[in-house]
Amino acid sequence: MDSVKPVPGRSGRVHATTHSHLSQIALKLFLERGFEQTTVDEIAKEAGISRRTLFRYFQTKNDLPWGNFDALLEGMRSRLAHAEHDAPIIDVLRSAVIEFNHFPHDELAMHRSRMWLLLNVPTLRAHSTLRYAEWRQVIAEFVANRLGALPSDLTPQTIAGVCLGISLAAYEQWLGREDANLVELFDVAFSSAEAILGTAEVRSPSEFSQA
Amino acid sequence: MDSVKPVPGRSGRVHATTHSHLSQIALKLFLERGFEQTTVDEIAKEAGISRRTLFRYFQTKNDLPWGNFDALLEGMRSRLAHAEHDAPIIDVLRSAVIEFNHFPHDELAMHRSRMWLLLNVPTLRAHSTLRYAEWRQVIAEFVANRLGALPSDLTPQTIAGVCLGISLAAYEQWLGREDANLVELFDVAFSSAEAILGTAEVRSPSEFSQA
DNA sequence: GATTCTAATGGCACTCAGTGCCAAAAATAA
DNA sequence: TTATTTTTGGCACTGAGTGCCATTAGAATC
Repeated sequence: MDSVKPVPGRSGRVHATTHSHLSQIALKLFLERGFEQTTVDEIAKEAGISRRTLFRYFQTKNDLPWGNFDALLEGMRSRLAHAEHDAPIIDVLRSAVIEFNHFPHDELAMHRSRMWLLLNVPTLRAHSTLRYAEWRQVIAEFVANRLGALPSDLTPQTIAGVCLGISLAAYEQWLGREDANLVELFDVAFSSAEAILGTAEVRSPSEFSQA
Repeated sequence: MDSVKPVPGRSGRVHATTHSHLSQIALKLFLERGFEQTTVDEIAKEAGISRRTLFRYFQTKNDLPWGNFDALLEGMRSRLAHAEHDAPIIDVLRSAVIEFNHFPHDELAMHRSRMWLLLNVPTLRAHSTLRYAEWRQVIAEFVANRLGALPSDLTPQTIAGVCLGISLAAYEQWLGREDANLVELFDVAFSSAEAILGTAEVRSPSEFSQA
């Protein structure tokens, strides 16, 4: 459990809990009982705070299972900013996205549970679209910068959407297969997209079918 | 207004209204007052039915602005099914997606309003993810069929996600520019994706920047 | 150490979406 | 007319999310 300490040099009452703590509790209950079957009251009670306070930490019930997404996002942004300037756009994106989704072994099980919820609970799956907006924006800014365009222009937005589509497909596959390796799936997903979109050449079906 | 007639040879009370009628009323109110500011009670009252009955026609408030999406979807499915067997996958998808989003002039203004809501109201934007699942499935089935794979396999799912990303980017651009042509934007969006994903060759930035 | 200031907590009442249940209404069939 | 079928509508209920405000607890000041 996180011990909540007063912040030195800061007035006022000390926070009763942390985002991370609440998120963990919520995740646990959602996995045990199901998302819809768990009420916000139950989560608040389990965390020892009032329901009203919980809604000051998280805007909606849907936001609870999302851990520290913003920190990961910042990592991807700086990685893209420091990429080799002459490497092809798609290669930079591919490695940045893969890195973004690379987790140490001890976090992987938790990450898998979290992603299972986010992709399989309809409410959460829908809500995730809004969270991914920032992620897409990071990609769009990078592409725009490379092309001398605005992040809001068609091409940067298109590429951002394409990367998101590729990523979600890889995640779905990962969640459906016990033995799968997430990074490899990302790699294959990018390759499929490149192969199909790449040329008008006809390729042999076997080249694309799954292992 | 739709006149609701009894169906010959069918017992029971006649339907008080239609999906289409309710959808139109909801769309009108959402555009006038805003989505969040319009309650389901107000829509029901305007349609002359009870709130309880409205929820028998539409599962959620979010579903109201969606018109007849399923019919369009069926059109795309059959178009894909009858495509030339030797045309490259991406070319078939490109023209099917463009055709799916081609509307006659007299429907275009209404379609634009609807899409504006669906993409700009956060709740609706989130919910749309669930509606697009069927759309993605149609694409995935076609790709799977071509590649001799299953629709649930990684490559079909990836391509479906990529097409969705491209389409949404085109729509956002369309909604942001008064003068834009939707079909042209789709065309450009597909081309951007193909160009960036296509090769590792370095291309000149001007080739991608917006007009 | 008592007082003041500051920021977070928690309780309460309220709105609104969505659901289960059942009686009433309106059509057809006998 | 009566029986059957199907939809409607009313009512009560749950649960998410919000506005308001008094209370609490730590820090700063005197």
